[in-house]
Amino acid sequence: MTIKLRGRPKADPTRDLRQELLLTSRELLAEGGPGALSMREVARRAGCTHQAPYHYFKDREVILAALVVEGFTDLAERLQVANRLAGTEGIKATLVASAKAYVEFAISQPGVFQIMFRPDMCDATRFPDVQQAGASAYAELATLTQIVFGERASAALASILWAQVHGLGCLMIDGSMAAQFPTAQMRARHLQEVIEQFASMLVSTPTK
Amino acid sequence: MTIKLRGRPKADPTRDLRQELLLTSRELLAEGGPGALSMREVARRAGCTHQAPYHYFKDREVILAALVVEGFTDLAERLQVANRLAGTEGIKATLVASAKAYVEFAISQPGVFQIMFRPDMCDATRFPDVQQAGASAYAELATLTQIVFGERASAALASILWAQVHGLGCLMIDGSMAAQFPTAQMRARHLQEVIEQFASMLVSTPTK
DNA sequence: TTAAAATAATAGACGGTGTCAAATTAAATT
DNA sequence: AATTTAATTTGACACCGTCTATTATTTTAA
Repeated sequence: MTIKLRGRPKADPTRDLRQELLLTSRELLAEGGPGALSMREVARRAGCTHQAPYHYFKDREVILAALVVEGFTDLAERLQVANRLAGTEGIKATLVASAKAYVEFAISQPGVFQIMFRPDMCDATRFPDVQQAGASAYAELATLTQIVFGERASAALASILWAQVHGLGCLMIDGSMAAQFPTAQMRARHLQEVIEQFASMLVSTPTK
Repeated sequence: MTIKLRGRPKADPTRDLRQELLLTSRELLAEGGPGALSMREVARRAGCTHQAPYHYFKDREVILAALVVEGFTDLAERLQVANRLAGTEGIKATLVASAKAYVEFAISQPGVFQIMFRPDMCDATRFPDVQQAGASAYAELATLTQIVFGERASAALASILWAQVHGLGCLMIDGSMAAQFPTAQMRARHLQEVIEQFASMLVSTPTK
């Protein structure tokens, strides 16, 4: 058995503990949700002592914040890809694609999605990069609002879009839909129907 | 200083520890959210030892479940009141009232709202009463769907309604709206606008 | 070149948490 | 009156986040 060394270890360029910590954090979050991501378990899996992570992350919140930034960045990219359809496809198809992108992000990374919108993360002074990543994701929603409503676009309409996809995302991952739609396949089918119908309603909305 | 007694205390019909525990649990949840509701703090505030609560609640989850049942019951009542407007008022007014009821419930009891939709609570075998209370709240949403869409009502349309109000509730309490709308007043104003516009869109939706 | 400073870790401790097991005493049942 | 049940207290255990101190390597500077 190898004896644990003390003090600063000899340089090993093949190992980047910081990245490893983030990696195992992502894994824990994906496996067991936010509650399963503990500093000590992260350290254990990364093969360091329980205190080593504190060298790279001031506290648990800072690790979460890093994952949240990744999450918002991923989400923003997905939305941007969907919004680009506006060039070739119609308005409704673009709306459907964006809505699906948002909800499917939540489904594919429920753990991340759950921590992205926690009040602590909204603290702009402590986590400015979270704020910025969140803003870039929101910007895509604002763009979508423009695409769908054109000159009639407004803050209220943007919120309607956001609330719809956000609500769907939450309900799909928290088990609320499992009562009516037990299997993932049934939920996916229902989701498609909901989004299509929602998109139909929005694009057929009268010019006030 | 009064000496702490051991063993079963003399009967005191003026004190109902179980209710006191639930009361302080509600308080903690309201004051600091789910994270602030710890078994030991509940016990401390209720003036008993850290183990006494376990006599009434098998574990922390069971206390949360009790609060969740209260929450769904409250929500169902509010929705029922709103839905009753369908007798005297128009469809749109009823929809607006129900949507506001849902979101305002979330705003008035954010701590409860946050635990109501947690995956653990959806475990029907462990918490059948939670499931039932949740179902009675959902039934009001189904009723609302009938009111709004009549024969065109469907699972998809019900989900659109639910996702919209649920998404709004989440975004209003998690701080996401605080960036655009810093004060509670501004958020309330925005909420009104969003709901009215959403209701307008739904009722003006063509008969397919 | 070498001494000082910064870096990257380990080790140990503290107070907090949920919860299991056991002891203790009052009340209810037999 | 004896026994069982109910309502507590006490103590322990294993986690958790995080503070402080220590150690060894690497980098920087004189």
